[in-house]
Amino acid sequence: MLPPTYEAKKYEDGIYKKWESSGAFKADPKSGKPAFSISMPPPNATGVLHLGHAVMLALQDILTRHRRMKGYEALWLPGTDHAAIATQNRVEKELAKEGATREKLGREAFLNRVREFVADSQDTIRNQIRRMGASCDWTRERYTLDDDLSLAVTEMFNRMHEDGLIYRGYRIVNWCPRCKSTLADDEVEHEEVQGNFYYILYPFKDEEGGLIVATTRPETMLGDTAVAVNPKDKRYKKFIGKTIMLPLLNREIPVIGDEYVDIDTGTGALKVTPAHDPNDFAIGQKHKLETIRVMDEEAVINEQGGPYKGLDRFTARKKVLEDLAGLGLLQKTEALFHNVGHCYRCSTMVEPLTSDQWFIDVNKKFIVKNPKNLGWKKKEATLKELSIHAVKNGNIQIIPDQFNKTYFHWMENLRDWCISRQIWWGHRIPVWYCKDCDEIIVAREAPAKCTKCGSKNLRQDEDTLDTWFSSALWTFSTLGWPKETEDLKFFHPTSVMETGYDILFFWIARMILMTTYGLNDIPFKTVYLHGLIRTREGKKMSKSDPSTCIDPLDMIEKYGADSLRMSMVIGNTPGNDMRLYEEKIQGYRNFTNKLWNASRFVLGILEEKGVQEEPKIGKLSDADEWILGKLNTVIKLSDEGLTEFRISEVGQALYDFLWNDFCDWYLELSKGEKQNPAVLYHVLKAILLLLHPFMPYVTEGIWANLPGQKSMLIGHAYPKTDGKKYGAESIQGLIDVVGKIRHLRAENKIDPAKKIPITVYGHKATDDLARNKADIERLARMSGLTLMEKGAKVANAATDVVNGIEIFIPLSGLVDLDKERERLQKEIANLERYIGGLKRKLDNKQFVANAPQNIVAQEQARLAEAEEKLKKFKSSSGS
RNA sequence: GGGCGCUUAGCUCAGUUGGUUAGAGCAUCUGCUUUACACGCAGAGGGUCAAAGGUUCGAAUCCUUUAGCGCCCACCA
Repeated sequence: MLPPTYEAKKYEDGIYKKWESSGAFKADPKSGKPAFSISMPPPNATGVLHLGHAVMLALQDILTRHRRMKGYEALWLPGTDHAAIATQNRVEKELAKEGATREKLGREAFLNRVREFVADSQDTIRNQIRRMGASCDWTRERYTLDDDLSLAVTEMFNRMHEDGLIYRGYRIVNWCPRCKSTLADDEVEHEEVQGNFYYILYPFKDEEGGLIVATTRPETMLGDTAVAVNPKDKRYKKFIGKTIMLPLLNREIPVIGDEYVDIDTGTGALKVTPAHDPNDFAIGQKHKLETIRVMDEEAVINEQGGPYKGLDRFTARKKVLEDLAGLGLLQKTEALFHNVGHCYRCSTMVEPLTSDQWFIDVNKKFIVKNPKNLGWKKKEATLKELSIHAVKNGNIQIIPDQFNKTYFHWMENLRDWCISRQIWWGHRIPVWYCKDCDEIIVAREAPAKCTKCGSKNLRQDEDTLDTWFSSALWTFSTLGWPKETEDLKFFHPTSVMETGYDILFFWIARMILMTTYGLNDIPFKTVYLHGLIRTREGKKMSKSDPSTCIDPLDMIEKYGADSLRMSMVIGNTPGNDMRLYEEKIQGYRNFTNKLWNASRFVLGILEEKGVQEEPKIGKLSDADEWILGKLNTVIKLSDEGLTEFRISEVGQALYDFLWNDFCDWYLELSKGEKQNPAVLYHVLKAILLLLHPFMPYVTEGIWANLPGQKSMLIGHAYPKTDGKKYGAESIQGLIDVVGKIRHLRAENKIDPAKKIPITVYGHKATDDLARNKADIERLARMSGLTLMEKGAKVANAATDVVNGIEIFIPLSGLVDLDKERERLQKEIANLERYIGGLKRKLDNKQFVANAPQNIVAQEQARLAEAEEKLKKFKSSSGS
């Protein structure tokens, strides 16, 4: 016999081991079943599982288990991501504690150190994913730095280069001086900071006066190569072509005219620093200005900065301002709130600067080899066009659909993607330079000699690729691409991509871009974006502030994985954030225990009756019909709901069915004489199957005790409705009557232990009630139920009416009759108000004329019922 | 500066295409050793669905405006 309280801890690990060793998670492309596949968003190989992972694991496991039970060959492919900058930062921090740096260690030693660290944390993550109950196929686990996946990266780089989509350019990029690397546009986080607007006088060289420019970053003036004004600006037009003497460095720079300059912003005169501002860079290109970079990779002023050399950018700013003030050139300083870019990995202020980098051209046409897959009608396309087309055309469905707009907006405004990073941890860029003739060689393998001059004096590019380059290939690189593997053919495109909406751009968009290009196909059919888990106060859970964080492993330890899963999944609708706190998890722990005990009760009956295997269902009682009908409804809702990704709704429906229908009524009714072990078995079995995707552990644990079930639950088919119609009225009537009696007892404070007689009148409904008389008496704790079609009103009784049935509880000696009369008057007033409303509605000719017939009939029926009820109340109250 | 979302009971949230007197869980209150479960059982109180206007026979639901909160995007110095 099962113990009275379910202790998740005692069962979970053992159950997971059985699943895994039985091969239940393994997917076979040759099974002959239809394919269903999910690529697990690979957690960073940097540490521990957090709630963000936990929620995605729960949702994906629900979908995977449901489809597996539905007869799909379900593959859920797990893996980890090397997470270039994030991982490198972690290890660098560790090194810093030891007083070391990566430079001191050297490239190879440093990479070994990172590999050690990654191996450790990968192990941790694997076990944590298992503890969540994730039914993923571990035999196919992948890592972005696996040989096969690196091969895919190199192949893709080469193909894109051959198509002219990857190019090297001297451009202005986002630079993180702490990471000493470039960042992609969306890796820059804009944050409003308080800064200052400095107005500086730039004197003319050959005459009196000058132009006043305004800037927030005065230190960049060291790299100024022009001052620009709008040619339409009447104030300044005449100065175009004149020469300015750049203060501090006394360098001559021209005044130029450019439409870009906004007459009304600042002073209307713009200092132009092509090397340190993207707009200025564009102006510089247009006017063929010199580009003078004044900072090095750590944002320290270099030799171009003359006397400021060696100062970091903020110290330099102070010094520059002091010197300008000393010269009387600093005209005024104005406080200004403005947005400044910060590194998304380390929050350091980003410095725009020029440098040689590799880019993906998103606007260049290439030939689409296999346009049919995507329904693309032209021969050529740009990356941008194809990515937009894949979603616009309906090939990819995004849930919730309001994110379509966000996606399109982002894609339409996408600029070339800078993919080279000046860090060591990651995929080394497959490019070699000839030291003798400067030839650039892009290749799949290290070339032996220069393709142009034959020199063997080559060096590989020092840089690595943006981590999102390799993750963008994830759905197909993990299945073997570029090889035409069985897995790739069968499982790609994947069925669902399930993830938080926070990585829509970083990842989802880039997967679409790479897949539509590389495979001329979509990476997934449906994108399901779940809401982010927040704290009780609605704040983001932050790793830097552990007090706001709920650790999923703690919760699993305390309440079990099933409870945690339910708490994250119910109430979590796509795109909407959800708050989570411990009491919620506790609530689902209680639910888990409820299931456990309901099962314990049923199993006890089965044992008592000597049930050895699943019994055949024979004759049905009213209660049996009622619960089987409810079961059909909940099966239909669950199956359709999970197919249509309404996961929260299904979880809620199952919760209600188990607790309210099955436990509160059917099991209570089963305590009477009409107990039916076959139906108890059948419904419990269905409940376990239906709840299994949500709560895999406890359902599997109970299943093992179900007599006659020899194989594990995980491999069983999802329940189907039986197509039969069942009668529900008599039990519904019973529920209503019992409810009313309980209510009357409580209202009148009748001692719960006291068994009292009750009289019920009511048309043919009494036949149904008579069949279940004993049950009503037991459930409502009565000594005798008198059922009559009609009769004289019972004096001195508490009374109520439901479904045309009148209920009388004789009160003499039990309670205060005045109080009961008062209650009744309140009921009558309430009812009269209700009837008034219905009458007004039905008297309204517009309503009768315009509303659909069934609605009008419905309102009429309601009115009739209410009036009948009122009549009975009035006669009982003696008025 | 653009775009999106949210506002329903004390708290956290459901509410499908407009159609019962708007629901659940938690919390609160009143009771209960009722032979699975106190991680339980029975009952109760609690909401003019953010505000105003509109469409409609009928609005929490559709439209407009307003307010508050939150998020995303953006190279105005």
